[in-house]
Amino acid sequence: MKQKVTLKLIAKELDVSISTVSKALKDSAEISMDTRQKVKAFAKLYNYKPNNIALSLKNRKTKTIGIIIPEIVHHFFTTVIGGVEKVANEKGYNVIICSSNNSFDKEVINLEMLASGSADGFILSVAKETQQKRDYHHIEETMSQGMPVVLFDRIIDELVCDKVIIDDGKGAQVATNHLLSLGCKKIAILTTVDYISVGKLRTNGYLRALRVYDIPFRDDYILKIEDVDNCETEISDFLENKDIDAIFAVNELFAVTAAKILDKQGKKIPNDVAIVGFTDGILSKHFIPSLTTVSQHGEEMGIRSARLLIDKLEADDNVPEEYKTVIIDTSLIQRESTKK
Amino acid sequence: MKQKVTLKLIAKELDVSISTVSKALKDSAEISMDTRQKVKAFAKLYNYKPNNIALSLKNRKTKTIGIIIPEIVHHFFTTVIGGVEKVANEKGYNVIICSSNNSFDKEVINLEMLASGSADGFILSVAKETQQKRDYHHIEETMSQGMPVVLFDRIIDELVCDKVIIDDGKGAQVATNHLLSLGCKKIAILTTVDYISVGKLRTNGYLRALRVYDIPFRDDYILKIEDVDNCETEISDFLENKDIDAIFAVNELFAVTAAKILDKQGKKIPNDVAIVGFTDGILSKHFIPSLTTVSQHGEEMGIRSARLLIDKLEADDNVPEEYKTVIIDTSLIQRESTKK
DNA sequence: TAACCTTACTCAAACGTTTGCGTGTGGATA
DNA sequence: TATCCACACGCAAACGTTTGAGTAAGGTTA
Repeated sequence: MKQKVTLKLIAKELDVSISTVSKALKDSAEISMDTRQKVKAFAKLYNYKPNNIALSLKNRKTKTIGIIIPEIVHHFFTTVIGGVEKVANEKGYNVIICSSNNSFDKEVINLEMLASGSADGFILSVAKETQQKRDYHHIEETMSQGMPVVLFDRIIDELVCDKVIIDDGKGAQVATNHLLSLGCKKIAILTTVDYISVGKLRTNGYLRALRVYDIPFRDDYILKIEDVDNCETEISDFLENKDIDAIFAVNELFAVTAAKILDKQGKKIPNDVAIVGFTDGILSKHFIPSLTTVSQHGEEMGIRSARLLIDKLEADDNVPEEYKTVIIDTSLIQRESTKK
Repeated sequence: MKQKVTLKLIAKELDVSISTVSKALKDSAEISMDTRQKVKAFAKLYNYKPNNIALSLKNRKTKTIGIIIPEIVHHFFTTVIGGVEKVANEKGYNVIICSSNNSFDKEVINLEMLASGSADGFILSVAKETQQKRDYHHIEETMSQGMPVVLFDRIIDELVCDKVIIDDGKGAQVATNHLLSLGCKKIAILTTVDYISVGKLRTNGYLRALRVYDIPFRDDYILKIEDVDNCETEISDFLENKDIDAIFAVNELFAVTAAKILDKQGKKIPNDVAIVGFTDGILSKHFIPSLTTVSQHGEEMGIRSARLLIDKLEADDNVPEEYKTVIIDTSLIQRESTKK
């Protein structure tokens, strides 16, 4: 195990002081040309790289952005990460990704760990459990220590910070409108339980669309799915002998699961039942028939989140705090599942 | 912006020395019960958390594992990350994830950045470009500085380090055997260009299976796809008027793309053409028909990789170096696309 | 030749920890 | 009252870096 080259080592070898080496590498005018060149040559030869840890300690900043997301094995979140990375790399920031696995405790642990020196600020989408518990002390604490936080997608209204969201309600309304405009009248919705903010918002959008079209909503057309991992049974029971001509699903999994069940029932998509999903993932794209869906533009969310965060990180301390909420436009991607 | 609580601050407030505070928090016998309690109470009240950066600098280790993967928006890699996180968290390690985006340069940058203080060791799957260029100096350099590296999936034979792979050849052979055992005789393969190690290995497995069954391989049954993003055209051209009864695809995307094209051609799966893919992702699972596939057990790979790395990190310096290559068993998941 | 200026360095503090060793205080012992 | 010991704490160095201030040597000016 070769030991790492440090300023100290170079200084010793060249028989100068550490500060001379440091300044030489920075091309300081204080140091003679001769010494500068010697030092640089030596540093290059031995592949000197300044120690980030020491720099972080000295500068009291890490040039690192922490991302905490509910799930790592999830297409939407990974696209957001992609967006964050893009901006971060441009601006010379590193990115640390942690997943809370939808657990409140793990979210707290990750946040505390990253907050104690590893990152300068955070981009986060809160865990399901956190939304359920409504306990945000860890996030508030982090912010009160002066670390900026940007919330995205699954946000918390009560918290005062930057936020990046899509207009879930509007997206859902547009999706439902699309079904209505195709002549569908018996539109079911597959959604989540109410404490998931985005689920609730999307349900509201669906209801609003119906209202505008003067179609009374029916309780038996709404399925609030409890256990995502087991949605197949719930959806299957729900669709049994149900007289519908369209389905709006608040995520991709619900949409394809419904499509599969309809297929088994011998119903044709889109002729018997049209389907619109949410989230433009690979499933919707590659399914047969391909699924019409509301795109959340995950990468764009990541880009905007990263920009907001970096702006805060690099802001003058004496400009007054100001928090923005960026709303990203959704777009409806029309595919085979709603072609009539 | 409240300033962070440090030992120094506590010391000043309580009018004792920094070392006393540090020792008190560690319950050192050197410090009186009284002082210990006072310090702890104060620390708790002000929510003191030791600064990781300072600790890392002092201990010359970060308790952090760096993962570098070719793509972040990729189901297989994210499952691997999931496995790594599991083990890492158990053992008190943090995980930093960076994606190389299949770019050699970004791989080098990421590795250097993480190596200069941010991580103690690495788990990595090399970028496509790196495999093509065959330039591994950055990895060798990292290792020569005493930082352990574990390679997984897309590994490099020449490098002497721990490795975790699946037996790609065997997996492919089992998959092909499965098709042969169903009575298929005209089996096409959709694979990658040769410099992608796993693609080549899988192709070899396919050829081996044919040989065992005494079926001559045909050049026109092999498609080496250049441009993954544009595989649809390549596959479509390839399948045009081709007389085959089965397809073995070396990844999920190729498999579903082929399935979609066959569907358009009016061919039935599995009756006209059976399909086996590679990688057990959501696409294979949810497609209609669901696709038989070779599971790579991504999470298991992550778990094993993390264990190998942590073993190295925590090894006695005087035990001789020894490098292992762990081969994870693949398993064939039979689904509708090969039911006869 | 004394005063001053340049040049080319070195010193030392700081970032927040940990920890071996030194030390002042007080009480007990001789 | 001199000696010793335990106790409870402080000092200082170290991790690797940056940087303002200090300084020695040599040259220039008056």
